Amino acid sequence: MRRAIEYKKKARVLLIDDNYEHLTGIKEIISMEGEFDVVGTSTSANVGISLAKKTRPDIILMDINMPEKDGLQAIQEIESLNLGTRIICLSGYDDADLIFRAMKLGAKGYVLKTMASGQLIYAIEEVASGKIYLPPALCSRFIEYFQTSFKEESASSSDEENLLSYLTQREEEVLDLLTQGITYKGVASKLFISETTVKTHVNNIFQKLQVNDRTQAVLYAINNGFTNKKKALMSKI
Amino acid sequence: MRRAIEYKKKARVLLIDDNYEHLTGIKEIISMEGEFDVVGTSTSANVGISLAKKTRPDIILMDINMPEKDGLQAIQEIESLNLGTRIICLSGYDDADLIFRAMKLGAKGYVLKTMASGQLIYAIEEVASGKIYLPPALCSRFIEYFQTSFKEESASSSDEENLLSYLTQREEEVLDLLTQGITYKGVASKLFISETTVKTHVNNIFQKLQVNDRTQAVLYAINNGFTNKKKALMSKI
DNA sequence: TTATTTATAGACCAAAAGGTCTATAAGTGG
DNA sequence: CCACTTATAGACCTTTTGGTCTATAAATAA
Repeated sequence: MRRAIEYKKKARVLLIDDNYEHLTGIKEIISMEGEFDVVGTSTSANVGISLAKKTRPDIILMDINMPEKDGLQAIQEIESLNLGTRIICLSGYDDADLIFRAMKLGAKGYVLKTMASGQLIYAIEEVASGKIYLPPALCSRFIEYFQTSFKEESASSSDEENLLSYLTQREEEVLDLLTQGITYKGVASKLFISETTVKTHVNNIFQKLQVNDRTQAVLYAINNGFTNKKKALMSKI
Repeated sequence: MRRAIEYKKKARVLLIDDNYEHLTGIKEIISMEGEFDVVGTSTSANVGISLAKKTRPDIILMDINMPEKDGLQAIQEIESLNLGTRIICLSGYDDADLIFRAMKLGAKGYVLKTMASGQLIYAIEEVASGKIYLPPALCSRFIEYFQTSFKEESASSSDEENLLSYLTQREEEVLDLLTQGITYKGVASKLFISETTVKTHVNNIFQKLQVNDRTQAVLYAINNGFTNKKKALMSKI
């Protein structure tokens, strides 16, 4: 588990925690372990971000419960800088929502402050070596949260009373063109039919979808899983 | 169906694996452990699903690399039945995409076939007790996949050349109402301004977003992160 | 102060959208 | 064969949209 190879580069670590006691405590723990190099400490998120830009550390240990600026925001800012820095969250809470948001923003680890110091060291080692570290209990929380989010979403978008299923193929083709913001004239020429026919189809679509105009039809289509890039990304089976 | 008259209820397990050798092997491992009750086995996904309906097991161990019917589909079907059964995937591959899709469909665990039998027992125990079990290495894979999916999505939707940022507050309010499929008249009465004013705003919006009509404006708004339920769900910071 | 932006609004007009009714040809299922 | 659905399309009409031009008051920036 622990690498004893001395010639290996020490991982450069930056600490950000508004609680000074805690900050120095962690610094000591990490420094004692000869493996890491603490290149900076900060009790403020903003100063921490500046330090990150200057020192470009390998790892940031970031407290995410800070007043002034939210730790999550700090993660977002640092991630958007693309410094190649890997962020580990330090938190007092194992709240699923917090964990989810932190990981979504690109955190590479999440450890609780109540954790034994040996585990913290292990987490840093893991993350420094390119892995992601989430303690099993938190991983479980994270995935539960992830699953319920998706269950809600698919439930709301299926509802099994999807009016889109009543459309004929031709109507679907027309709707598809409508969702691209094309006029009747345009649809007519694309489908090689007359403008009147398009209007007839559109009227039928409106009735089937129970809407009054194209904007509402397009909205219904998008919200109910009618070909949509974003959905495809996250929902391939 | 025999009832085990024991102090602690044994977890009832159903096994689905198209490889018969493997199936019997697992059955033996599980049965030896006095803790579980194998209530059925199947080498076919479809039969397995029927068995699940009949026996309503606590746990299903499901091979997800089966010919005939995909294990993922089977998971989806069983989950949609809401039997209260918790599914653990058995797979020969630690492919991130597979893991992600399985968990997204509601699997409660994912273990590799190469795993030591003791670990399999542990996984079943964990899942049976209501937790989610993903071995650390797979959890890491899962989260990496999750993060890259979201990075792509936010990258494509920000691009930092977001025309929406040029809109004034008032124009945003108007656009917001447009994205609900409301007419000029409706917008006017909601904002307590004249219809003409609405039209002026809308024209400005079109120019700023470089579109020609409301449908295209609405599409632009949705595809570029303008208040949208689905996004909100998955992207609160 | 002057220029610019923002929100407001009127007038006029053309194009597009939407509603309703009718009608025909092809295909499907009893 | 008859009823039904689907795709096609014309006629007529109203409402909504969108385009352009002008204009005023308030706030803001140069």
